[in-house]
Amino acid sequence: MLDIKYIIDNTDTVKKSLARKGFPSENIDSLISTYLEMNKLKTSSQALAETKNKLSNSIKSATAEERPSIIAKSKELGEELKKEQEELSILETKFNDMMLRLPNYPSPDCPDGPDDTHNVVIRKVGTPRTFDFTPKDHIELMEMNDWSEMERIAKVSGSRTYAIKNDLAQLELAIHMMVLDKLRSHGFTVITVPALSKERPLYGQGYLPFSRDEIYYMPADDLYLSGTAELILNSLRADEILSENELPILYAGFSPCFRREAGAAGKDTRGLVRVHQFMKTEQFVICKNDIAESEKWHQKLLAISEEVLQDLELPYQVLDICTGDMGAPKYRQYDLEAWVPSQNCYRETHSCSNITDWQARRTNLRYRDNADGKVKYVHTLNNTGIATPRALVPFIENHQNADGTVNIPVKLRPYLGGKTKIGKNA
RNA sequence: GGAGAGUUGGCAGAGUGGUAAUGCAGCGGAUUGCUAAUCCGUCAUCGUGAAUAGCGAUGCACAGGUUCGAGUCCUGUACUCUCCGCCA
Repeated sequence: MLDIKYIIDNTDTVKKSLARKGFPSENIDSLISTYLEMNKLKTSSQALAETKNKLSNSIKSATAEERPSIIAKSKELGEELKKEQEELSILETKFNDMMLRLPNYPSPDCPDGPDDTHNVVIRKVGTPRTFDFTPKDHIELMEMNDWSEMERIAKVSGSRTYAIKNDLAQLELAIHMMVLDKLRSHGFTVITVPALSKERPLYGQGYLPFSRDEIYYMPADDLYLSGTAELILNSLRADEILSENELPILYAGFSPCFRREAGAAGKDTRGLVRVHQFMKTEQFVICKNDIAESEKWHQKLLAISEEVLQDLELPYQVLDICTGDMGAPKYRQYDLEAWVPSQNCYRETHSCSNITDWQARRTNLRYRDNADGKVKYVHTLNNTGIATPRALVPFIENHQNADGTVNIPVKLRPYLGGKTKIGKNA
């Protein structure tokens, strides 16, 4: 959500900024006129309320003879007021709906463009490996090592699900443990959170009102399945006024994640790349309302996830996401993509975003600034720590040997009982 | 699932029909000056203002209702705690 007063005082700047994300300028004009209309009505109904309050309060000290006429007059005003307030609440609902649909301002530094073809590669780290044998894709590797039950689980749980077993199942958990340890060493609070969410957090995160199709909903309990721990962590402190001394708050959230993948028909239908349910360790930061401060944390989060891919010894590239490809909540977004040999390209493993105060305005999460005692909205940021099973795809493909075994990078070995290699022939 | 108790500001905590006490913390100011104390103000949201000035509206979990007037009375919902039941 954005600040309406800023929009009114800087209409042209706002229009230009949001146009970079494809948001129509006319919508800003109608937003402002709705706001002005709403305030006009608000002013008149408040004046009415003032008169009525004064009248009501005078009853206590009025004489018995005076009372009936005052009560009658007050009752009359009450009905008039009620009518105005009903009109007002219709306008308020309209205004709030419009506010909820405004995307965040994009950073002046991020690239412009309508879609992902305009994302900019900032750097590539590591070199894609040249194999002296024909590398297998991750599905073949799973089959030959007895690491999965892909066909059988589809019968039980439907398409885009997975069941992995033996060394691969333990590898999945080991990677999360490694990342959680790393985050803890960087000062993060490790926290496991539910996959269940009420509706309000979805508005708080900015998933709603934009993409309801992507979310599992359970009408019997009026609950949603969370697509990421970010959803939960972003609302964990909702409506609080924090002390500045509590900031920054760093969470390393671990949770199952659910996505309907409604818009991904036909994409990545086989294997572990795109599934309805997966496990994610998430980095989430709540910091002061200061762009230099949140940009510092944005770089820090990016550095941590790069470190994760380096520890996993995977070649990757860093993308600066363009205005048209980043979601509505984002001020700036970097994606990390790891090299997938079987697809001969880089595939997304991490998405690192600075949301500035856009989510905090929705969750009403604020803090009291030490310098001036003022209450301000916090900035929030999020980044993947690691998401599995997707990350297992580049992992087992990059580290495979000709005999189907998979090498374990040094940093991960302590989490797998010191194993250097996994697989049937290991 | 059953029974009971509860939900008031950043925190603590009064208030059972007539304008939300008080304390602590934070912020601003004054004063005194031995690392601090004291006093005053402020302390959430919104409207109207150039205004961080005044004035006003709103705010006691949420949504309704009764009333001239609701933190207070009534109904519903959510959540928390205690006990019972069930259970990974």
